[in-house]
Amino acid sequence: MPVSVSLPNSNLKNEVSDFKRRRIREEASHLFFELGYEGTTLDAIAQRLEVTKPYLYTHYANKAELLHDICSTGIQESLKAIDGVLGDAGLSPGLGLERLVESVVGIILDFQEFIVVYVREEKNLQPEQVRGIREQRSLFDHRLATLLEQGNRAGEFVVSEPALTANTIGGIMTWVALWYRPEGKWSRHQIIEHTLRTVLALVQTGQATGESIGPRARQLGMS
Amino acid sequence: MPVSVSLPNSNLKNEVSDFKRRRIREEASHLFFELGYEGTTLDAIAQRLEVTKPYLYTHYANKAELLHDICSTGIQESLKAIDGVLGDAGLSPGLGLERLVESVVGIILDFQEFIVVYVREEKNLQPEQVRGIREQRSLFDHRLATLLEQGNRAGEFVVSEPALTANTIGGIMTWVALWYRPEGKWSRHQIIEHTLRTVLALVQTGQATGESIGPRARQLGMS
DNA sequence: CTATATCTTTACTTTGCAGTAAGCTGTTGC
DNA sequence: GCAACAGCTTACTGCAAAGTAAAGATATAG
Repeated sequence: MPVSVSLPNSNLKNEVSDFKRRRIREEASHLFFELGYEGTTLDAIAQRLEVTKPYLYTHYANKAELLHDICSTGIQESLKAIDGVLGDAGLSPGLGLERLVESVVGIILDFQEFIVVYVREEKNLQPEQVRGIREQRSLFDHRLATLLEQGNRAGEFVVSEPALTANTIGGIMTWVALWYRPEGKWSRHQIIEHTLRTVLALVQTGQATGESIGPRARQLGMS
Repeated sequence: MPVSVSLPNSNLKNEVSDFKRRRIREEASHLFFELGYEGTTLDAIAQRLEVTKPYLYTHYANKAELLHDICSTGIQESLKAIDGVLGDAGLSPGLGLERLVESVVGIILDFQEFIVVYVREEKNLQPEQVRGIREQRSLFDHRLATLLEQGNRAGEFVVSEPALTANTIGGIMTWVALWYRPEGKWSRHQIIEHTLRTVLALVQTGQATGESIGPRARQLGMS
């Protein structure tokens, strides 16, 4: 059962294999999102891809591993987003937070189904898989808390409990995934702007970084 | 199969029956919370109550009805809490919002397991059950939005999108259920206070209702 | 044109659990 | 002291779906 060779990767065969896994993951995530994990049979996933169930088993050891791959994808993308912003050293905490929210909420909308499946189906993961993902999440919260502390010291934010507030901000962003509907009343852009304003209100930086919130507030144009 | 007599209720037999249902609901909710809906067998629930599976069927038609009862209990309690506050006509929007957050977050902590089970297991309900519960939730959001509009008109709040903000506030409060641990770092009181401050920041009423936030801020005493 | 390796399917086994039929036990009325 | 019923259990059925063994198809090499 050669899941992956010891060589790093990226010969054509591995790329094809990765692509197949990605497609399986996408369709599975979509069905898990619509019907729930237990409500989705492997036969149903296979059918959507026009293959058969044993085919899936050549790419994933079992149903739980498939779920794990979906769950960790959502978190990994969010972490990538936060790292992309925090890696940019020339950014003030205020601007950093703005960029962070915009970028993370964007990811959350893009990977909505992955995120929702994770929130709902964590109980169907094996304990050690849960631990791994939880670590990534707390990494996220911790980095965000650090940013809030930096903002405090720079006099840009007023946050009395950075850890708790970071958690809340993470919650506000995650919450979006739980109700957003692409065909619904609110556009992607409106949601990102609304979340941004909400978060900035929390850190008490209404006018602090006025340069960037000013023009944006005008273009909000909500009914 | 006489589930309930046409008479309203409250003769001893109905009270006993209600009590049994409540106990079943509690234990089931606890197991669903720990192991997930599909991860919990009816035999396991029965075992915790030291009865047998067919016994459960004399009180609930099937597993899904049991889940439905759990899910709607969480929402109903939250609605009761919001109605209790909004029914009090002599309250300004600012004070009303404070009371509302305190009371709803309290309920959410009390009924944490019910709330979490609902968020996670909605997919295991029948479509019409989902509709009923969704209606209750939107009732909640709608009442909160109305309160925000009243606050706007009274000059106590500055909320540009009441519907969206009400949704966010609901999310912030619900989020608490998803991470709170009774044995954890944060006390019930700290969480309620933190949530309250967060929500007040969102409606821009930092000093507006100073009379009530002032003393409380002092007693926060977080490390 | 045959041999070997890779990819995919057909057809099957297994099991865990929701749901049920029928019977046992104690209590109340007559 | 016996009929009738409520309350609960023992012992079963049925099935859906995860997982697998083994064979078929397709490609690559010699």
